[in-house]
Amino acid sequence: MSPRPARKALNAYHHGDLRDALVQAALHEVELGGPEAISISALAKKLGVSQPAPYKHFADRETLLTAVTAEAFRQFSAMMRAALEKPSKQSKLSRFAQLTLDFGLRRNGIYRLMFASRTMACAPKGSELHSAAMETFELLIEALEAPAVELLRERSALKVWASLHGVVMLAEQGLLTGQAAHVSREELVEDIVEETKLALSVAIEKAGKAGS
Amino acid sequence: MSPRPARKALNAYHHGDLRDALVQAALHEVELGGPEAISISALAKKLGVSQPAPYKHFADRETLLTAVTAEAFRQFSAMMRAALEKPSKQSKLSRFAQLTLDFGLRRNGIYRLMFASRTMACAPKGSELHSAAMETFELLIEALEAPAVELLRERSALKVWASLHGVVMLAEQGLLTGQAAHVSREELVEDIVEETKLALSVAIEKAGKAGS
DNA sequence: CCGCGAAGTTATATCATATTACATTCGCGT
DNA sequence: ACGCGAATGTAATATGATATAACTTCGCGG
Repeated sequence: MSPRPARKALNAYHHGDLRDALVQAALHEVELGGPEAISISALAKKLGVSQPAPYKHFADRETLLTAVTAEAFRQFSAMMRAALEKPSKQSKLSRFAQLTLDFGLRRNGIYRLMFASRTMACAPKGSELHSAAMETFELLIEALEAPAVELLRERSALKVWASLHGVVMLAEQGLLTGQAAHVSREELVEDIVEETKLALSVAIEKAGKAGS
Repeated sequence: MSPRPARKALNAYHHGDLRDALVQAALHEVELGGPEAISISALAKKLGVSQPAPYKHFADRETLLTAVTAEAFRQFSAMMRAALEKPSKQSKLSRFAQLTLDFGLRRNGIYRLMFASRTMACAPKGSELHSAAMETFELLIEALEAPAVELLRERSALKVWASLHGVVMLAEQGLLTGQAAHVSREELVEDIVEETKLALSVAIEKAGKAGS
């Protein structure tokens, strides 16, 4: 019943579940101030433990960041999966895209941790983080709802992901509000979705002709 | 003839052109280690001045970062403008796209400073940085080589910029080397270019019909 | 019940940012 | 040519973060 003592509550000396508490608290900080806002010592203070305590669970700041990023990907995936499951008149791809944009702007700190920090680039292939990111990518491929021409789907998925990422970044940096203020973020995203669907169907048709 | 004493060389006490030297040195650091690698004190040491000296020219680290980013945009623009001027069998848009990809990967630290850091988001509209970024954007619009349907060009330019940005980020984070290793970065970029040209011409045609 | 290992603590080294007070030099006006 | 103010640099210092070392507490297996 207590909040989150995954193991035992133990006593006053031993926190009991510091590792997980650190990740959750860090996630909260990131949401407000972005990746740079994470401070080991600040987290320790907030959780009521001594400053070096976190180092028993994470070798350094980078390692903590990596764990937090992985958790962020898992939460994102879960949110997206839930949203895509329930029926809607919009296509899955469209919903994926709009939800990503929404997440990227509303929870921009976390989004930047996931997609715009150096964390991912350092994650080895089999790592917790890399796997979590791959699972999210699988969700996007699924959302394409295209016939199983594997290579084409991946290619399209990559383009969508890239485009969405770009829109979020530009929007957040205020670069969509120049002379192009007329163009709303949502319109831009829907444009991308439509272009993708078109290009994908054309490519599939072409591949079908060549293959027959 | 001397390297870069924009003003006078002065004497040993006064550096003579510390502000510019700081920006250049910082640019060099960023190129290797990204935005986080910039350290005021390290720069001061490298330039042979006392640690607080830089604060005479930049209020804080952020302000320095902003100036460095603006300089990076100017250098990028100059490079791109030069490349687009000389004739080529490839379209301007294609060259713009491939050059951006190349720049984004080769000089990734600087690229991240320009497009993936919080710096831009804090730049006011009339600022040195904002203007430099706008000029770069103008270059892209120019590279589209489309008839003057202003709104459509901007919309297309935004999509291209966003997509390119996404590809660079994904490539740099090693997310293009998963199961999708078959898809080369250059192919992906060329795809984006072609899709953009197609969508733009279709949109222009439609607009033309509606307008007549 | 004892001792080992996991998880915390205190103390400390190192380093970066930023501010304050002081020193030097430039260059401009008279 | 000179002297004064503004610009630019230095030294000293406060603050706060990362990280390590050496010690303490506590649960648990033999």
